[in-house]
Amino acid sequence: MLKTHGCGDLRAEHVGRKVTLAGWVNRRRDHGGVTFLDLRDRSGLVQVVANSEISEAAHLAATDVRNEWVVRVEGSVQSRPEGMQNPDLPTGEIEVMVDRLWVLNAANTPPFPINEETEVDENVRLKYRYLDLRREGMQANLKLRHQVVKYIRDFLDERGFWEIETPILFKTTPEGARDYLVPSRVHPGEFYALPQSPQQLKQLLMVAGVERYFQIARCFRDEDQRGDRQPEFTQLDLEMSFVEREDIMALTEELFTTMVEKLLPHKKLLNKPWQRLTYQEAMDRFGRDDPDIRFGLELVDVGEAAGGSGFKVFESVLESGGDVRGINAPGCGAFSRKEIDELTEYVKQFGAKGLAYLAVDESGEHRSSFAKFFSEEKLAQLLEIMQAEPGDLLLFVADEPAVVNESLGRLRLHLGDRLDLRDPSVLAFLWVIDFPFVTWNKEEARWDPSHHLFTSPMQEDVPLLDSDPGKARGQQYDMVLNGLETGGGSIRIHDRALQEKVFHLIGLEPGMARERFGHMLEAFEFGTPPHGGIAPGIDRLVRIFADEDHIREVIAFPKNQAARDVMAGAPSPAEPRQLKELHLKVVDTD
RNA sequence: GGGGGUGUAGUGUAGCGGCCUAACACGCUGCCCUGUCAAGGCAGAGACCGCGGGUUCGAAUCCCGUCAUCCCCGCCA
Repeated sequence: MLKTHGCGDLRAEHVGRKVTLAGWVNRRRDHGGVTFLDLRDRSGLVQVVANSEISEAAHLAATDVRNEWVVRVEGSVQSRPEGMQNPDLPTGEIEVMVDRLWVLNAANTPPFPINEETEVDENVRLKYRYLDLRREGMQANLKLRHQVVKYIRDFLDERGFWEIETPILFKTTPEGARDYLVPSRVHPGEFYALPQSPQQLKQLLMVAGVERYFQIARCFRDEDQRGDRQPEFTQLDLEMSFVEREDIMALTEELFTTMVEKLLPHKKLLNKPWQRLTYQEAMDRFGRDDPDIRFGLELVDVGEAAGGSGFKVFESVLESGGDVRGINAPGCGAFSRKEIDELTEYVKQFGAKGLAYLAVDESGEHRSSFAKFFSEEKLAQLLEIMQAEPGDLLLFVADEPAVVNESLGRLRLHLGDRLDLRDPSVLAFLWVIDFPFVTWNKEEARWDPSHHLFTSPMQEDVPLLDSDPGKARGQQYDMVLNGLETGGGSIRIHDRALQEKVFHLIGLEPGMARERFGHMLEAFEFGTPPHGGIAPGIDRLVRIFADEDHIREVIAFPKNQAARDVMAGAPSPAEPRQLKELHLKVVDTD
């Protein structure tokens, strides 16, 4: 090794030791006869002193180096002179007096500062990702991600899981997200697809008698990007045989609870065991199936007060089967008309036709867009239901239930951000269960699976598949953290007849079902154990653990919003020779 | 596929019709300095204001187009 110690590992106990260090020059402070270098490696920083009275050669060399040069130094650890300690630095009690200094590699001036955490244009960061990753914050993210994955591997290994790799080149499944296709050279006109998840393969591993499988699995989806979406992402994919819903939930809960306690002691777990909500409860109280339960502002049904209130907008919505619900934003009663208008514009994005408001001022007087239509009695009832106090702002949406949920659910999060109620030091894990098995797709006029094709309905709801599919519940469970879906799983179907019934229900023709999923149906007839699993998203979890806004910050080499790798320049046109070999022709379509 | 925001030295920003021959901070270069740690002092270099077109006596500034990028919606079984 070219070094004996990590820069950041040196302490008072090393005083008197001869050490060799190697790393990057974080900063140089040249005082003439003495030059200080902050030498940085993965372990941290240490001050290196080149004194012309000790070694003229080392001092000259130290004066020449610049930020980000790679250097190696040999010297002795010594206590810093009295009063010269730096309490802000873990190595601040000591310094290394240099005898010799070698420049291992010079460096250009970096395009952005490596030694401080300044905001830098994302495009520039991604182009020089190898420099971006040198920065302290990104190093911490990479390390945390490693620790999370390592914890998962150890935890599951102790419980008898086998880590098994499944293919990256697999078969296209035209349902769901768009596939990345890979042309076959050997088979003209045929394509592999990159897996959107190893779902089918892990189920087949259960048929194979593996019983407990996991994989840190790369998944691919050719959809547009978001802060929490990348074209390729990583899931902890796991599957178990002979289990029921509770078994998977208990295992997952123990894994992440103990992980957080060990790796993130500075974070508070909101609840232990995790809170559970049924899908219906989540929708009723939060308007979404991935609620952030770190704060209140829950949705309240005010149909009782709105019916017969005299306010036509509310009444007509109720008459046509819609909902009138509201949020009480405590302490926002002083919001200006302009601020309320902004909130109105916000909910309109999500289909709401308007936002009715009632602001109660500190003396109990109110101003409102609708109260003048209300009878005194009905208004009192409304305030009662909303538990309105002086200083509160009540906001209402009246519409069909889906629109009310979407707009108020979003408004709740918006207010949570605005009022600073989403405490980043708190981790609020949550299970959402009892999802509807299928949901009605209006455009296509058919039932869509609400999770995936292989999810089992609740045993007692199987008869409903024939009589009233919309009422059947699935054996699905979603893991939610701080308002973000971080994992979904289910108990699977392990019976061919039931699987075919489900294919039929969602309108998949038997011929098509056989062509796409024949291998699954056939496998189910060879002694398939009851099984189930879950797939928590590693990127999303680590992102939240690291207090980052984008999963890009916890992925070493992510794509940008346009799904490009701006460092290497991918995707890029193929050579004509390659296209020919792959039997492909690029056609202009526009 | 749709909507919105942003493009000004290496980085972060200011300037938003004439005072711009484009400012500030950090960084960079040179010189000085033996106790700094965001070192300090002095001097200096560095920008066709994303690109193309238009309006105007005059455009970094207004308009149109285009490209890039970020965010949101759709999409994401």
